[in-house]
Amino acid sequence: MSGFDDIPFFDEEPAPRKQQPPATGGIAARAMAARDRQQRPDYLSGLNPEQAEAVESLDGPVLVLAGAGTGKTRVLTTRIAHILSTGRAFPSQILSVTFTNKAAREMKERIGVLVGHAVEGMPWLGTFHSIGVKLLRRHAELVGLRSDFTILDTDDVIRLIKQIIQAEGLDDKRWPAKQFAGMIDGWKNKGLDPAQIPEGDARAFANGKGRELYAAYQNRLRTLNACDFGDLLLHPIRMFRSNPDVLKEYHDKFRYILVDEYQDTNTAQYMWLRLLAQRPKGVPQNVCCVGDDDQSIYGWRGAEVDNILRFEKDFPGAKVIKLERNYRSTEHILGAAAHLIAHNEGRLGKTLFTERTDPDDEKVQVHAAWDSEEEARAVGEEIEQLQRKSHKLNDMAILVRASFQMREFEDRFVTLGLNYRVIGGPRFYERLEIRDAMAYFRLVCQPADDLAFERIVNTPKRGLGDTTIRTLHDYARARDVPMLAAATDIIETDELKPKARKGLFDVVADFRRWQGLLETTPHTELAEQILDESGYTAMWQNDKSAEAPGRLENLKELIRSMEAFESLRGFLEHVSLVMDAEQNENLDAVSIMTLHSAKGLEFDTVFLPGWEEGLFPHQRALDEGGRSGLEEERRLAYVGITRAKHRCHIWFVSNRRIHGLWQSTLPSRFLDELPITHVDVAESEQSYGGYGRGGYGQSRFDKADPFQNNYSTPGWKRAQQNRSDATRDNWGSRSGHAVERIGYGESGPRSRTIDGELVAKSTSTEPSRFTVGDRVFHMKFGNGNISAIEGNKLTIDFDKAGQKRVLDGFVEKV
DNA sequence: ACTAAGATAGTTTTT
DNA sequence: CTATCTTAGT
Repeated sequence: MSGFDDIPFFDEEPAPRKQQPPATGGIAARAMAARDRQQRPDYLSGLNPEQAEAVESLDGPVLVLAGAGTGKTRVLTTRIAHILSTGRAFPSQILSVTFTNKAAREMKERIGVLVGHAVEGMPWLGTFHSIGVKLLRRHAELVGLRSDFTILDTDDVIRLIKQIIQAEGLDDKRWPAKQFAGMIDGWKNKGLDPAQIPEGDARAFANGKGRELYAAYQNRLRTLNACDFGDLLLHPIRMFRSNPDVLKEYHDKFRYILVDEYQDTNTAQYMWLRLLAQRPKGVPQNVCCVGDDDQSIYGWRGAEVDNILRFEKDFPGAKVIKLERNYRSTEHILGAAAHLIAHNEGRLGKTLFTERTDPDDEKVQVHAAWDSEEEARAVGEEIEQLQRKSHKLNDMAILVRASFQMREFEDRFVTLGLNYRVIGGPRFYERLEIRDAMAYFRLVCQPADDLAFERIVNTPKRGLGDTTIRTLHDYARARDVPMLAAATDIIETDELKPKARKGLFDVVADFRRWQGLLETTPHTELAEQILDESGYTAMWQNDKSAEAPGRLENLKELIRSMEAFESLRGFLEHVSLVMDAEQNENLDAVSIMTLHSAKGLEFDTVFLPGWEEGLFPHQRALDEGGRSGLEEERRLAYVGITRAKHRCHIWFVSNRRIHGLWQSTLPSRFLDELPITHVDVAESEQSYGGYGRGGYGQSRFDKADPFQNNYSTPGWKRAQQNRSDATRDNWGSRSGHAVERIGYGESGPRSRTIDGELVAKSTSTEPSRFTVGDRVFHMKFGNGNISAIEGNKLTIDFDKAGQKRVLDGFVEKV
C-alpha cells in the first residue's frame, strides 16, 4: 500500500508539521515532486483526469462541480487520503462537513478503506450540526450555556413554543406553535437573531409579537440550558464572532476544509464556514466545496443555491473543476436529463456525458395511464416482468413527488405480494414509546430538562393531572428552578392533594435513586431498571391493544442499541443528532420514496410516476416560488431521472383524485422538455394482457407533433376508460404471495416506519379456508370477525384495531 | 381520563 | 377522501 502506515492518529496533534514546501522550492522538493509524478500512489490510479485534479489541487480554494454519478464521494474521500498520505495534515487538522449522518458515515467508511486506522483520528468529520455540538460542548460558557446543554428536537420545540404563546396570553389556536416553530427555523437558517429579523416577519405573527416571542423563546432555551437545531449553528457563529482568539485557535487547527453538497448550504452554514475558512492574507485558504447546482432541491428549507453560484467571488482565485464524466447511467438517460435541465436559467452549466454506448440500452420510457390505480397496476406489472427476468427488487425504485402517491403503490404491491420498502416517514426515535423512554433517560442525566419532566411525569398514570402540573410549573417559574427541583420542594408542603403528593413523591424518589446509580451502574442495566421501576414497561405490558407488544419490542431494541455506547449521556447525544435507523437490506424489496429522499442514491430501474401539471411541478411550488420554484421542481425531475442506471420509466395519468375529488390532469410540462431522441413512448406490451394493443393504442407521441398536449380529448378518455375496465376484469382477483407489513407505527398499518417492509410468504390459491363470520386471531390486530372474503384477502372487524384488510396466511381461526 | 364525534387541512425533510 | 388533531361528552 502507499505509505499510510506512518500516519499518526491523534485527536490532538502534538506539534504542527511543516507544510510542504512551495513548488518553486529547493532541489530536494523538486526531486520529490518528480518522484511523485512517476510513482503515483495506488489510490490515485483509478481516477479520471478531472477527478485527479480535484484530488490533487490541495492549495487554495477549490470548487468541484460534481454532476450526478460522477464520483463525487470518491473525490472527497481520496482527497482526504491524499492530504493524509502526503503528510500535509494530521487527521485532526481536517474539517470535513456533510449534511446528513448517512453521508458522514459513508465517508468515514470509505476513507477507512483507503487509509485504514487513520480514520479513527478524524474527529472533525461530521455533519454541520454534530461539529457544531462538538464546538459548543467545548466553549458553551462563551455563549451562556453549560457544556451539558440539552439538544431539543422539533417536538420539544413545539411544546415549548406553545407554552410561550400561552404564557403571552395568546390564543394558541389562532397562532399555531408549529407555524411559529417554522418561522423561527427559517430565521435561524438565515442566521438572524430576534433583533435582526425583518420588521415584516416580526409583524406577521401574533399581532406583531413575533420578535418578542422569538426573544422569549431564546430566553427560555437559555434558562433550560438547551439548544434547538438552529442554535447548533448559530451559537458557534456568535462564539467565533465575539471571541477572535478562539476562532484563531480553529484557524490554526483546520488546515484543510471540505464541504459536501455545497449547493444545500443555508445562510447560517455559509456564515459558519466563512468564519472558519477565513485566512490571513498570504495564507492559502484550503477550502474545497463539492456540489451540484443542478441538484439543489432544498431551497424551501433555506438552502441558498446562490452560495455555490457565488463561490468564485467569495473565494478569489478559486479553482473550479467540473466533473461531467458519468459512470452511472446510459446515454439515453443522461441525454434526457441534460435536455430537461437545460431549460433552467441560472446554472453554472454542466453537461454529463458517458463513454459507454450500448445499442441495447433502452430509451427513457414515457407511459400514460388513465388514473393512479392503473398507473400502480402497470408499474407493478412491469416490476414483476423484470423480476421474471431475474432482476432484483433491490435494484428498483419508485420515486414520487409527494408521499400520498405512495399509498396506491403500497396497496397494489400488497395485493401482488411484492416486497416493498418505504424509505422516509416517521422514524424510530419519533415513536411514542421511544420518546417517552428517552425523556426518562434525559431527565436522569439532566435534572433541569423540564420538557422531559413534563412529558413523563404522568406517564404511566400517577394521578398527576393538569392541575398538579400547572401548580408545579408556576412554582418552578416563580423560583426559577427546574420542575424536578420544584417537585422536590413541593412534596414537602400541603400544596397538593394527598394522592398527587404521593405520586409525585415516588417520582422524585425514583429519579434521585437513578441519578445516584448513574455513575456506578452500567448504562444499559440502568436504562432497563429505569423503565421497569418507573412502571413504564408494565404500562405497556398491561396494555391489551394490538400495538403494545411491538412497543415493548421497540423498547428492547432501544436498550440493545445503547450497548454500542459508553454511557447513557453518550447515547443521548447520539440519538439527538442521529435520528435515522438502518433498513433491513437482506430483504429483496422495491424501494418507494420521495424524489427528495432519493438524492444520492442510484437504482438500475427507476419509476417516476405522477408527472402531471399541479403535482409535478407541484402547484404550490409554482404559486409560492414562481420561476425559481419551477426551476427547483425541474431540478427535482433531473435528480429523479439521473437516479437510473439502465431503465427510467416515467408515468402520467389523466385523472387523479386530489383531496378526495377526481380531477382531470394535464401531462407535466417536463415531459415536453424531454428530447425525443432519447425518449420512447411506451406502447402497451403483450404483458398488459393484450388489451392494450389495439383500440386506444396510439399515443400522442406517435403523431406528427409529439409534444402537443392532447391527452384530454374525449376520444382518448373513452379509450382509456375501456382499457381501464378491461384491466379490472383481468386483474380483479389474483393471488401470489401473502404479504404483511411489519412494524408498529403510531397509527396502525398505514404508518411508515423504519421497518415498514413486507415479507413475502407463499399461500395456496385454493378456495379460502375461512367463511364470513369466522372468529379469527391476527398476530398484530388481535381477535376479530371476518366480514368479507375476496380471494386470499380477508376483511376483518377487529375488536381493537377496527376494520382491516389482511391476507389469510396471517390469521388463525380461534 | 378516556372515547367518540367534529373540524381541518392536505409538498418536499435534515439536523 | 382521510389522517390528524381538537373538543365535547360520559
